[in-house]
Amino acid sequence: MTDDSTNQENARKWTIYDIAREAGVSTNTVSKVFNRKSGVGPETRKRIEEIIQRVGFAPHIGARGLRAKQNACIGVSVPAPFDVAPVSQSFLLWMFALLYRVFSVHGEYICFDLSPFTARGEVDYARGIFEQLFKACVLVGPLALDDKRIHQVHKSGIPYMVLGRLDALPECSSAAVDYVTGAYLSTQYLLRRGHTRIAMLKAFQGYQPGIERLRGYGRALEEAGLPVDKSLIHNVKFGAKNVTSVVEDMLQDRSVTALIESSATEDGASVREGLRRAGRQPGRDIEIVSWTYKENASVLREEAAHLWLPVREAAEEGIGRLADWIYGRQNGPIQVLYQPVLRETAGEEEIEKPRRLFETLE
Amino acid sequence: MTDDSTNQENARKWTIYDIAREAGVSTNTVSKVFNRKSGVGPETRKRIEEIIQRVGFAPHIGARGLRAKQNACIGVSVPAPFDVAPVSQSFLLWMFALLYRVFSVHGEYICFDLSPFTARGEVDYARGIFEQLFKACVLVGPLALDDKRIHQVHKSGIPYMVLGRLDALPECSSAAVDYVTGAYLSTQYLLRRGHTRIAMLKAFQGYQPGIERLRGYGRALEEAGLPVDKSLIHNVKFGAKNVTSVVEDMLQDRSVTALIESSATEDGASVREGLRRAGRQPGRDIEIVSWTYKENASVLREEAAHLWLPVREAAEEGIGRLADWIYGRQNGPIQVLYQPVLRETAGEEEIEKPRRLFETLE
DNA sequence: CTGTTAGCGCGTTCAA
DNA sequence: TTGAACGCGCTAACAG
Repeated sequence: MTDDSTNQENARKWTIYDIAREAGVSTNTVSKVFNRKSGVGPETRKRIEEIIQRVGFAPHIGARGLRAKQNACIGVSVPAPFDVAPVSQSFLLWMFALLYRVFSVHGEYICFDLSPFTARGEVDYARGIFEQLFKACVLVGPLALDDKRIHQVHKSGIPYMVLGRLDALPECSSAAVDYVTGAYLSTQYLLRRGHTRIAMLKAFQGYQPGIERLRGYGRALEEAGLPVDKSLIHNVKFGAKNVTSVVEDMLQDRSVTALIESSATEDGASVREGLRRAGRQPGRDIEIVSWTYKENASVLREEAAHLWLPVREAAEEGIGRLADWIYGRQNGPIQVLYQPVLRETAGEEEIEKPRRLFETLE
Repeated sequence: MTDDSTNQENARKWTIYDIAREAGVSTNTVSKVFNRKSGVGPETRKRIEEIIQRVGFAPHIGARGLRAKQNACIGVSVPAPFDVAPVSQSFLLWMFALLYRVFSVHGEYICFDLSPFTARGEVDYARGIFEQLFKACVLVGPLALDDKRIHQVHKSGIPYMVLGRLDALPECSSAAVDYVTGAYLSTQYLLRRGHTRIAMLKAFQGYQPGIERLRGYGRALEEAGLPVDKSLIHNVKFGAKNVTSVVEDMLQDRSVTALIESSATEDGASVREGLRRAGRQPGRDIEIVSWTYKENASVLREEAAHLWLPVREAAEEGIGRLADWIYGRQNGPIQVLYQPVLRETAGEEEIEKPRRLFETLE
């Protein structure tokens, strides 16, 4: 819908057929000239190039893709609803800058799929692939344990990369951090310091990173000959502001002397408030290991140690490999797995309270 | 290029023809079912819907667009090279959040054109329109004074919006701030305070916002019966870190007693350093009006006044109007023009040093 | 070196 | 209610 001033003198879209008629040649020849292919005489080529230039011809990208079986864009899609996906503003921006660095030299279109998630996380995050708009796709964030769509993405043959693994599809193209080892290291550290009742604050209920945490936690306890007490494990969601109350609740049990803060909210202030409300004092009656995406940074000054999850680093390598896959320099699928690093906290700066992916959603 | 494991069992892409054969009907019928059109018997419809569901059919977006003349994405493109376009990280992120808010309910694809600019700013920022990938387009940032492409964009008839005006195309669809008035108000303010030798630090050489600054500046001087001394006007680029040295240079002339800092770099620290090197002391031998995109914030504590450019506010209204245009609730083109506001500085917080659009480019 | 022809997958027209 | 045929704009195979 346009008003008269724009409607009446709409520029006619030139097609390859128009150019051919103008130049007195066939469409085939025009196509060859435009795509810089051989088999056209120099003066014919020049004449056609001039017309293309003059009328500002640009081929219809849909028709071109239809015929040549090449899709138009590099896709970016988020497989999880926002309340489970901890995609921070800074991460998103960082990712965009990375995509820019890698793909702008190729003149790519970077296409974000804004297909809206319902409360049940039901929207198809992969439609850009199956509608054949995406020539490749980055899936930002974790997959649900019962995700089925990813199997089809995998079989589609287009280059893709998930920032996260999936048990149900071990050959999945991914760049991730090993959360099993992360939970294992965190638990083992606290066991060695004499704790036997170790609570865990975790996120990603129903998603792969959640199950990985449980697995590593269980493995360390098993090695120490201790049972897993499910009442020690508590979940938080990213949307709900309940870190404080969950921490308060879980520490009512005075037998609990240690806490693994693996919610990845990086929300030190809320944890601190929960500790205060529970009447706990870190270093005296509680020891904490907290998880962070930032190297050499603590979530909480009072923590005993922190675990660094090199998600950015894994993603960076993954994007590079994805580009290699797209441009035929290397085969897929991608298998990048970075190991987390546990480090005792000693004067590192605290992370500022992170902000959600889209402020406006709250 | 894929390795064997993915190659061998690539899922066959189902076409509307495959579905038709499977259901024992014609493609026409399948098309009607998929697009929820009438003229199909209920049991036929149901049978086809089940097949579509089972095989996960998704239509080829290119073929669909080709036939139905509907393009796939909302495009975002930056018409100016990065050294002249002051698109900050935070602005980009803010813009993305806004696009999310407006377009996610419609399930749109948001497509950024990463076509790389040469040093001469030569790449076509509008290719997504003419390749018929974009159904609408947001052009982020100013246009060059001699821009020709925008005329074709305008005539193409697709909804578009530029964050900036253009003299050469007054009917251009735009959401902008009136820099002429901004420069006029700034100059008039300093004239009233008794200054006659007013220097101007500006950006956007060769771009519309640059010429608007000169026009407003000249108009105020003319009204005061003063001549324009071109030696008082200095340009900076965003890429080069030369704010400091330009400020130092321009204030060597001791007859200059006032400065309009309209570079829009919001780089208070560099200005301060330039003042120091020139041996100037704000409030004693120099008075400054600085321009900012943030309301109620100063670029420099020592400035006499600041001019707020409500670019975000204009853009927000513009995006809303663009959506109205796209979805037929309103006609285009868009004409949004916000007025800047001059305010004497009194204890506002200073803006932190902003960061460039893409850190990695420097 | 150049033209003819076919067909990519879809939606639409027209006929049955 | 359904199907056959056509064409959107382009590229590729083949023929001259």
